[in-house]
Amino acid sequence: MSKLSVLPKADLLPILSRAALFRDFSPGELIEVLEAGQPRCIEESSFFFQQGDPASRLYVLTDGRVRLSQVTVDGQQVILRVIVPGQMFGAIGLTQPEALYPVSAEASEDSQALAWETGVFRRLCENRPGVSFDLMGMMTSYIQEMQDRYRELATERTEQRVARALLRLAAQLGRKVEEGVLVDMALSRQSLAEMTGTTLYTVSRLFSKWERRGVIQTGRERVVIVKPHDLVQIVEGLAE
Amino acid sequence: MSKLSVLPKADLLPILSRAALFRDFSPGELIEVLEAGQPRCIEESSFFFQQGDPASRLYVLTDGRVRLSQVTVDGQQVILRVIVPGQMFGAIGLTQPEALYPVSAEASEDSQALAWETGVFRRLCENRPGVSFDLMGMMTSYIQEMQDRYRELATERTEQRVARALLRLAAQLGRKVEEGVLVDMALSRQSLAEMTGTTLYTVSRLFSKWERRGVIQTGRERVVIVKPHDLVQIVEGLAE
DNA sequence: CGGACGGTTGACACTAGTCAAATTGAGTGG
DNA sequence: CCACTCAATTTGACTAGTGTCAACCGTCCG
Repeated sequence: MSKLSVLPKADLLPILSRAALFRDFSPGELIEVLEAGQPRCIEESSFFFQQGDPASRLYVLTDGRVRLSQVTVDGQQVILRVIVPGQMFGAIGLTQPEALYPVSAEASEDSQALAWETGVFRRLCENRPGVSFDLMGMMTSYIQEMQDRYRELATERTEQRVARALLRLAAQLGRKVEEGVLVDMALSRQSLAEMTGTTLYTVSRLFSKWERRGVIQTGRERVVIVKPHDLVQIVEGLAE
Repeated sequence: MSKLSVLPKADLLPILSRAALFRDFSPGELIEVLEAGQPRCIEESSFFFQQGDPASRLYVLTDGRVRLSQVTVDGQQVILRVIVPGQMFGAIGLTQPEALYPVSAEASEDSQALAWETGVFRRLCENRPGVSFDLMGMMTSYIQEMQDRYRELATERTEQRVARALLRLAAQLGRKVEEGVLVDMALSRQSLAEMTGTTLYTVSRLFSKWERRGVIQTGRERVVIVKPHDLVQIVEGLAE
């Protein structure tokens, strides 16, 4: 089912213009940026880059879904972030040219991105002082999110964290369907466990419980949130 | 014991010049920056700002120790970071002028800082394109640290996380003493628990065990690391 | 058709949290 | 200087919440 037909550059323009980073670029500048980038196509479960590779490029996803994850020394995965089209990732080399990627970027379905050599991108930014400010703003937001999630991981029960993860995913890539809101990506129990610091068994048990109550509907790598409000209650610890 | 005598501005210069942010400022520029800032003195267990305050200033600590922490809805504290002299904190308002501080900054001993109105600081930076780049670099490093710590919290046992926290603190504010390396701040079991997502009871039990083995020496709000290598082994899960 | 993979469920173990009670130690004021 | 107070700490007893492991099922896909 490999739908790996490369998108023509013309189709990338509207995606780039949706990216927060380029919001105050003129159409002409956007085209300049676009031309400086290299399109990359990656099929499901391949990598744009892996933890430990030299951080020579930065990416903006144009199609698909990408998981940013770390592996521990004993092989456990931890998913730090899910990237959707329009979002940047792998920007570490921008400020630290000698760095290695501290995470892996794995396509969870066939995906496409634009890639820029960090040096090239740095030069593109230098002419536009607003861009580094926008970049800082994006980093600041991400820092806040990580701090919130750190606090949650440090203080909340597994059930609350999994419920939260579902709500976050729904906000980021929810799609309205008849039964409720579908989390629009392949999402196994294992993946969700790796996002929340638990095991696939615990996620499976929680899903069973919630499904019995009609809060969600699940299938193979598929979750539909039927009653978001009930998930919010679980997050707030008011469950049962 | 309040040693809250305000440091003269002259004494602040070498501290500022140590700050990573100002590393390529000329002495003249440093003085300009210094003059634009307001000195702030805070006594132990008071706050430079609290979670929820308008993020109108950013700070560089010039003396003392500051804990950045969040509280959960049910009142639990989570310590995200310890600030030592030369480090910046509270910079969120720089890119998001309308934001509220997402953390509280509490002095864990009598402390002093320089504060700048975010607008003033922004103007100082605009003349120096390198500064926003350095800021981005600092943010990138912090993001990496948070990601690492998130992974640790998600995958490691309490014992490993506490050992890691001690090693991190030793790296940041260790001071050589006869018995080993002293963590140079008031550090209660409770604080360490709030840094590692556990309880003061568990930290106390770990300390007892480690002290019996001669790995550390502890006192009231005081920890000396006697055998750092043993802590490293605990972190790596090779203990017992 | 068969294998691989995702998922479910039960039995069990164990880490680490909770609560209670006692102890230590530092700082304070008479 | 000593008694007093309060916070920090220690330790034991108990247990809830989750992880671990094993067995099994269903389904997708080659």
